[in-house]
Amino acid sequence: MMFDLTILQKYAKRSPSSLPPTLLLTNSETSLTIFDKYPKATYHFLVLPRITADSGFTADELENLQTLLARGKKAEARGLIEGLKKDAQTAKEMVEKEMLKRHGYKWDVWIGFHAVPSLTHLHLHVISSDLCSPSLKHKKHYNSFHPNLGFFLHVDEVLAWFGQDSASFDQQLMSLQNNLHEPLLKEDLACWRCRETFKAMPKLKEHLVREKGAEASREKKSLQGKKRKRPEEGETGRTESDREVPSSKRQAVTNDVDT
DNA sequence: GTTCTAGAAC
DNA sequence: GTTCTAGAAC
Repeated sequence: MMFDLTILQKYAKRSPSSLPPTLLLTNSETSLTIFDKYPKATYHFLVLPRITADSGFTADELENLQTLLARGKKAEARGLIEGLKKDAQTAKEMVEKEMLKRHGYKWDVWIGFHAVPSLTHLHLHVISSDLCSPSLKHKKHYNSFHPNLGFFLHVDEVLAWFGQDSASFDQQLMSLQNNLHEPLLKEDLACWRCRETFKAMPKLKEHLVREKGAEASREKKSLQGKKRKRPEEGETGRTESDREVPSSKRQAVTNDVDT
């Protein structure tokens, strides 16, 4: 290979048991799930395909989505992505357990690829939908995970490409090649939930914290309603509003690598 | 991907 | 004067 291996490629070549537990969340025969070094939400992991003698793909083919799909191994590529999805779902379940334990409720966790990744070696993001994190600093960070903008490609969206005719498949592949996705990172800042727009990142970040808090109290209220099992009480059965988890306590999980 | 920082925006 | 972004360097 022409260039030095990136950190992700180095990890993908190592045996999972040799990786520090502060880096590795979990692994399967074919993948590693690691903590993102610069998490862009309360929970943010990367699922990497391992590079092994019998993984069926070379490191070059596993550089990114484009190189994986462009080598004429369509069925194998589909199988590999399905495997990553399965392992991402395992990670998602672990995140949901942690959410219940630490926050008392669970919220959405997204699974997807960046259309134009900046680090070499294919990686599937598993990220909680709050998008509240000190490492989320710039417009491009936020827009790269906005679930409806088009830069973040949900894994099921990518898998659906395989069900289309080959002309459409090739067109999806071309769109990755032509960097059509890069201008999306410069789009105006808009809340993915309510679509309100913001002039600057600090304002959007404040808004995202408020949205997260609002979701937390809705969810906890609904859970308490279920516990009481007295639905006939309806709106009169008020509980005091839940307090939001302070941002200082959110970063309890250790992180190591990033995209 | 991050850090640094000049100068734009407020 | 301070906040914030965006481009260069890494």
